[in-house]
Amino acid sequence: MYDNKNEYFCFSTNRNRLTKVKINTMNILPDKTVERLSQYRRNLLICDGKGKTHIFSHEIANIHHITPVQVRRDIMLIGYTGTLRKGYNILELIALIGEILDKEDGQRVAIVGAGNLGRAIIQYFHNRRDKLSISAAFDSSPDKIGQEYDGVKIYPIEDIDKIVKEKNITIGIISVPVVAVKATASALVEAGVKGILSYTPRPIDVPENVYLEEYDMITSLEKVAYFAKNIEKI
Amino acid sequence: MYDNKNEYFCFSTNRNRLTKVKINTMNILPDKTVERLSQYRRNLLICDGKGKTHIFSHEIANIHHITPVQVRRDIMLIGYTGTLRKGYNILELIALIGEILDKEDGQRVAIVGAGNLGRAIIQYFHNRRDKLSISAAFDSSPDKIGQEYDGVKIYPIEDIDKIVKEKNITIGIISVPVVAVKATASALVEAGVKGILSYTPRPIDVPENVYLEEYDMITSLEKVAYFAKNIEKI
DNA sequence: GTAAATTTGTTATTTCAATAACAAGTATTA
DNA sequence: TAATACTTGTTATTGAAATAACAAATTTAC
Ligand SMILES: NC(=O)c1ccc[n+]([C@@H]2O[C@H](COP(=O)([O-])OP(=O)(O)OC[C@H]3O[C@@H](n4cnc5c(N)ncnc54)[C@H](O)[C@@H]3O)[C@@H](O)[C@H]2O)c1
Ligand SMILES: NC(=O)c1ccc[n+]([C@@H]2O[C@H](COP(=O)([O-])OP(=O)(O)OC[C@H]3O[C@@H](n4cnc5c(N)ncnc54)[C@H](O)[C@@H]3O)[C@@H](O)[C@H]2O)c1
Repeated sequence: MYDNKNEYFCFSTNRNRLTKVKINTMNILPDKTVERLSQYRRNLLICDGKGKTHIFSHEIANIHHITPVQVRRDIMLIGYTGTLRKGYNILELIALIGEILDKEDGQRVAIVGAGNLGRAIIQYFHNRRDKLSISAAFDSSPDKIGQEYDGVKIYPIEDIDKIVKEKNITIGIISVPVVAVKATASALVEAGVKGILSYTPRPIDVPENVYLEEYDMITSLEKVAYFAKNIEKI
Repeated sequence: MYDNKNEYFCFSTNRNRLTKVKINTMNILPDKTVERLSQYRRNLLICDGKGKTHIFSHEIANIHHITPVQVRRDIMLIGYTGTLRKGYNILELIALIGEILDKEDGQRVAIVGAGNLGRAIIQYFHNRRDKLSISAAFDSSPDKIGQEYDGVKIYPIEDIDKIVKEKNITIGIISVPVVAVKATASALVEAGVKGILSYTPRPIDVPENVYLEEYDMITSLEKVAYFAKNIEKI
């Protein structure tokens, strides 16, 4: 599926002249395509649940408020082809997106900070994805250590290195108070995770071989506020 | 500040020939610039708290892992100018970002669904921004109605129209179970909000005059998982 | 059986965002 | 005082993402 297409052409404007350039895609998908694939799968699973077997690009597009071309392009990038006038086979597409997003043996996630946000997240992820599950939580508060939420055990923060290695955890979610963010990130990196998702408002430094995603709800809300107040100009 | 600069040039390639085009920026800032301005302010407030009075573009850049040019360009877009070799006056910059992101009389926010996530959010936003505060929560559960979290009162969902209008609420955050998402979005739109931020995984439809932002934590984590497993290819 | 209507897959173009390049001004150093 | 290093503001260029355009294939309608 993945290897019938390992080169792709695009144009670059070089000294004002258009030049055809051969680039290698199949290595890595565009950022935005990855996000959309996750969203497609989420809703394809619902369609499948309703007994639907095939779906058109414009149906997927409508669900996500994007254009059918966008959908077809994303699907092209992962090397899947639908059937003319029948659309895409939903189960096949779900399976292929799975091959791309998931690792064969899954990836395990640790969450550091089992406070209000941490516990809400543990509950939300509970049993949602086979191949991506929270396998441990860490906290510094004696009240929390040893407890279990939705099957996720809370370990003392001191054991992070040991447990992460033991359980082969590759991803960390950070939801500790801002003062503890820096130490938490270092501990996760030390322990060998390859990806970090931080929900704290404090910027983090990681080495090049760790993928970092930072999300702050206040920034998101301020953005909504800005565009809401200027809505007539959009 | 805002009006000494109401036009801007850029090039467009029209039939393979570069054409100089005059576009109007000051109307609306780029999406990504708005996000960064929120982040700049967040950390400028911290710098100010430490007694720092001026800051260089490369210092801001380091905090946020971006380039100094990016910072200067963003600041240029909002029409602020720093002092050569002294950098930007932190308080002035904070004030100007405030003028842009905030509305003069502030904007009020409602949150619908006071469950695990909803309550965590209420707590997180508590007293963080003068000009953007959660002024009401709505829920359908009799257990929750009438309670108060961090000064935010929980109203019955039936009163949403009345309260939103009464309190002049312009933004809604959705954190209800997926089955209730559609009805919640409609109710918010009906009541007249101009912006919606949804934390549910269910896609929403809104009319053109409402700004919508959807964020799903699972998509975010799946993206981290994808790039973490392919980290050596980035 | 032919024409019209769909729908995919792919290339071409446009739009949006980030980076590079550099002129101009200011402080510092020799 | 002249040269150097620094830092801003802005334009030019490059790069990434989205959209448009369209050929090819298949079904439906007549
Ligand atoms: N509550 C929200 O909805 C929300 C939203 C966005 C961001 N955040 C951010 O997420 C973080 C957590 O928020 P919260 O509301 O859950 O706070 P919280 O205080 O409820 O939870 C923080 C948890 O981290 C634990 N902790 C403290 N220091 C630690 C350390 N060094 N190692 C391990 N665990 C430690 C605490 O014991 C506590 O259980 C904060 O940085 C906050 O800014 C929260
Ligand atoms: N928990 C998380 O961290 C998390 C993360 C991401 C997304 N989400 C999503 O956010 C939503 C809420 O998650 P949660 O964990 O807080 O769930 P929850 O069940 O704890 O809370 C949902 C709340 O909504 C209320 N509610 C139900 N129907 C309602 C209606 N029609 N009108 C108003 N209120 C209503 C319930 O009474 C409850 O208080 C879900 O869609 C979930 O998928 C949750």
